[in-house]
Amino acid sequence: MNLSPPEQSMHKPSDGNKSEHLLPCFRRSTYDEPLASYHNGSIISHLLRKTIHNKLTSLDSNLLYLPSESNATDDFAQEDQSSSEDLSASADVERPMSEHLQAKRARVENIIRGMAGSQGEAERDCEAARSRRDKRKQRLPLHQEPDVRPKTSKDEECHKLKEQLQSMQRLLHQLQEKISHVYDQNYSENEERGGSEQPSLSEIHHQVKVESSDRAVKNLQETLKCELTRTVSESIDMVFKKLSTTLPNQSPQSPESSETQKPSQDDSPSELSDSEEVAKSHFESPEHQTEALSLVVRKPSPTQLIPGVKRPYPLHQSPFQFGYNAPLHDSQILEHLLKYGPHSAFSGLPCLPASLERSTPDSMEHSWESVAMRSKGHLAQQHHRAGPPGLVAVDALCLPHVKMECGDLQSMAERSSFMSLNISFERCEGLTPNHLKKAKLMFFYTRYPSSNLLKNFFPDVKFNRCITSQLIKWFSNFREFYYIQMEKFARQAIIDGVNDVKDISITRESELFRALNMHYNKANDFQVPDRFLEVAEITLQEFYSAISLSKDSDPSWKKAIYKVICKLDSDVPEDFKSPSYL
DNA sequence: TCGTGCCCTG
DNA sequence: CAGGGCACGA
Repeated sequence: MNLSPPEQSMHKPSDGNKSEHLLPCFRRSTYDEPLASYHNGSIISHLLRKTIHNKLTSLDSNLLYLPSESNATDDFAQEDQSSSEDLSASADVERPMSEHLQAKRARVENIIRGMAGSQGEAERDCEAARSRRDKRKQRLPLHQEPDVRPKTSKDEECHKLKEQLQSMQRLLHQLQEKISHVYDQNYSENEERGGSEQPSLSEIHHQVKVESSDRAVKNLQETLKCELTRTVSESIDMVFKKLSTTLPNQSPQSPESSETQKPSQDDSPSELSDSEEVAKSHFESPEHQTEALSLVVRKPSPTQLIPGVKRPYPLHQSPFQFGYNAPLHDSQILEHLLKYGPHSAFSGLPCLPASLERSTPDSMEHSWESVAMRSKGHLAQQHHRAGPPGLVAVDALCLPHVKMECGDLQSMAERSSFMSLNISFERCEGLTPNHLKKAKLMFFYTRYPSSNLLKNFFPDVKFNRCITSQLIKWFSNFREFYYIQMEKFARQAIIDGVNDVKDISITRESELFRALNMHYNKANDFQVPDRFLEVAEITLQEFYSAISLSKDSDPSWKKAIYKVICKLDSDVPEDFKSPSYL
């Protein structure tokens, strides 16, 4: 289940390794401990411990607070109301701090917004920022309200969460039992039916029947397994999200929050430029993304795309991050999940931009996605109040990225909360860098995978036409690179004076192999099958003879080779189905 | 007509 | 790697 290579580390010096370029949401960063070594339960408690520990250590007393359960509301109108009440109820000591934070936050947001929008809008943005700031004065205290309870309540909170986790595990166990029960029932039914078969029926028919019901049972198993996994991961995400909203320091303000402890905090331009640096480092640092990933990660389906709006940055949605600013009670969540499944859960909540909420024939699919979009949309509303409505949702999708990229200034606690959100085992609706990596490794076995094979080997991907063609396109690109290299090295062999096709061979030490390995297996953590060497050798020989015999004057000479190559596909190992492979 | 794959370009 | 254009086969 560990989706990221364990060797990755946030503080590892850049060595040109591909993993360094992975999107932040795929870096386990400081938490790159071998999660796989934990059992299900212990992963959770481990992460929980870690999250809590980091939150407590990195954020000191003056910013610590714990909103009581009663303050948590899932209605934004109520949120405004309650938070203004909280504000009025606040101790005076808290006021200057809040205002200071708000001012700083407004400045940073203004900068980021200014970068996202056009320069000419700067003045209007200032105006908007001012008005936003005023509005925010009523909204933000939700996360900054003074701690009316003693500090030990944190422990209670954590304890509560742990208990909730345990209860979830219990429920999970019950579910598992039910599933196995269903399976047993099905099985015995099949047995019975098989036993009561009239002897007059042919043996073949009987077998066919049993086999088909076996398939049905297997399908059922698969479906149940999928749902189970999804439900569990969602529950975990939910709990972690709750934890992160329960504990202090929310999203963009946290860098400043920790900064407020520094002695000199004024409105000096230098500070402003610092913030700018932070934002810039996010937008400009190319080392964080060297590959074109705009489609690697999920983008809104065509019906959801806002025309004319160009994404300023790739979306990072896989795995989806939960952002329920409106915490539901966990038992409610579980009940809901168990009752209706994740797809129906929380759909139809307000606050989703109209363009995203438009129902489509497959709205069941989108409702789940919409939840993720919605949560991000909510984030966006804090940052893009003055922006055009369409831009809100789109820009919002970048925010988690901004958060991660500002890592240097961020508290460990925040990162840990985000890390927890990135743990997701659900069947995702887009292709991730991991899928790309997997596809590349699969290329060592198959150069021309059928869409069925792809569906088979990407069980965690929700296939639609777009995804399928994207995967096909990937392999098309892989082939392209492959053939370009082949042609290049074949010509080189001719130049080098190779006279016989039989003199052409490929070993793991060959330049050609290195080039291919670098492309498909950059991390070099995969043992390339020998069969691939053979195939590559055959390909190179084909190119060599075609070129040396001047067959390449025939425009279709490549296609002739391609026909040969496509017959050299071998079976992809079963391991590729499992995400833990990568 | 549609799906697929190659080619070219950015 | 993605997008668009094009050709080809079913």
